[in-house]
Amino acid sequence: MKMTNTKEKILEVSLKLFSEKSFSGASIREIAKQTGIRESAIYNHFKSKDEILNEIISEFGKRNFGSIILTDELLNLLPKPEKFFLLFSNNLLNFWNSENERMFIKILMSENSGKNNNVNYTLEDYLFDFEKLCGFIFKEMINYRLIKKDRTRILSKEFLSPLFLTEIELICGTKEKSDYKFIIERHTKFFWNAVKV
Amino acid sequence: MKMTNTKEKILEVSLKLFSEKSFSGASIREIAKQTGIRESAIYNHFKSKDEILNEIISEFGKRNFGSIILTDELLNLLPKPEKFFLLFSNNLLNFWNSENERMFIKILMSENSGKNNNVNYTLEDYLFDFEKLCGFIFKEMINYRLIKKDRTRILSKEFLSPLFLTEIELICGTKEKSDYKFIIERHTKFFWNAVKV
DNA sequence: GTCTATAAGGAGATAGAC
DNA sequence: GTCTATCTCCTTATAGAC
Repeated sequence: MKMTNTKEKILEVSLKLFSEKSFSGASIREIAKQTGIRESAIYNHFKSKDEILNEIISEFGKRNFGSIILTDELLNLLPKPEKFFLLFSNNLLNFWNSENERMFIKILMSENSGKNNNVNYTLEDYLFDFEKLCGFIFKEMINYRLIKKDRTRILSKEFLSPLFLTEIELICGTKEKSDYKFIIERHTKFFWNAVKV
Repeated sequence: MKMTNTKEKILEVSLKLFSEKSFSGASIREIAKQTGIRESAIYNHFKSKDEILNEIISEFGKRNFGSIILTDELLNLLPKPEKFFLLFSNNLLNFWNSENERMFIKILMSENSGKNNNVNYTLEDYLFDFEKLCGFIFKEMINYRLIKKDRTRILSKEFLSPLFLTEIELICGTKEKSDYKFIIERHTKFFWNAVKV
């Protein structure tokens, strides 16, 4: 399975370099170098540089992260929404802020022109995947009269946006993630006050 | 003043190309072509390609958009927060979604590595500028007992995040801006219910 | 499946005439 | 301040030996 390993290594290195330098800023030469092979060997695994990017994006795009974020511990808290929101927020930010996910988000942010691009999974799609996850949760909570009735799409947006923007600030800024626990707590409290019955 | 005109044209074309193709994806060659001069002539106005980017970012970064967004019409609504929030949201999204601003936001999104980069104004700084604007508003509203007392930083985040993320979705997605009026209305309502005394 | 060698062209930047 | 001409290096990608 030597081929598979090499291919995986190429994808891994490309993810890193594309996220650091953007797609056009990273070169096949450097990808090959850091993979430990020659440039020409890359073309045994991928037709072109574009194909590497497409494979990264479509691979990440078709994951199911629901099971990673909706842990058993979290789902057990469903009857206690305030606690649920706090752990949910933490799970989300820990997920987004993991090394691989940060790199993927960076790539989605820099390859941001879903129009000019032949990429078929954009940051909008990524956000929508999380909205669906939230939608499912809020629907349950509304059914059980745990929170006020409202459109799940709006609730998802209100809940997710401040969290995801916090992650974007972590990614884009120069500051350290000093007070992101604090932000999560305050956001959770604000949101809970807005939706509690 | 021919030089000034040419320099402005170079900046204008670069803004467009950097936002479309990212910094490394756009070439001096193409910038020159679309400006209507030769590549070498660019170097009469800028030392390097990096300098063009830096000038774009620092020029946009030091604007004061407060006066554009906080119109008289809007400030007159200060005593009526619900109406204020609605028009404020509209002003913000109209501003972000204007052609030049979209291009600038795209550039901030793709040149997202405030660490590796010699750029001194990041997306985080940009967002922080709007948080300051909001902070000023919310402080006034709290003083006049128009909304519940809370940290202005939290209020700003809660108010701005869903709006800015809507703009990001407009920029990154392939969908049309079909229902962004609707989103603004629902967000304003949600926020107002959360902060009203 | 990886290598060496090379093609073919694009990149940023400079020199010097006008 | 813009031009032509050119430098030097880097880019993606391919051909063919092993």
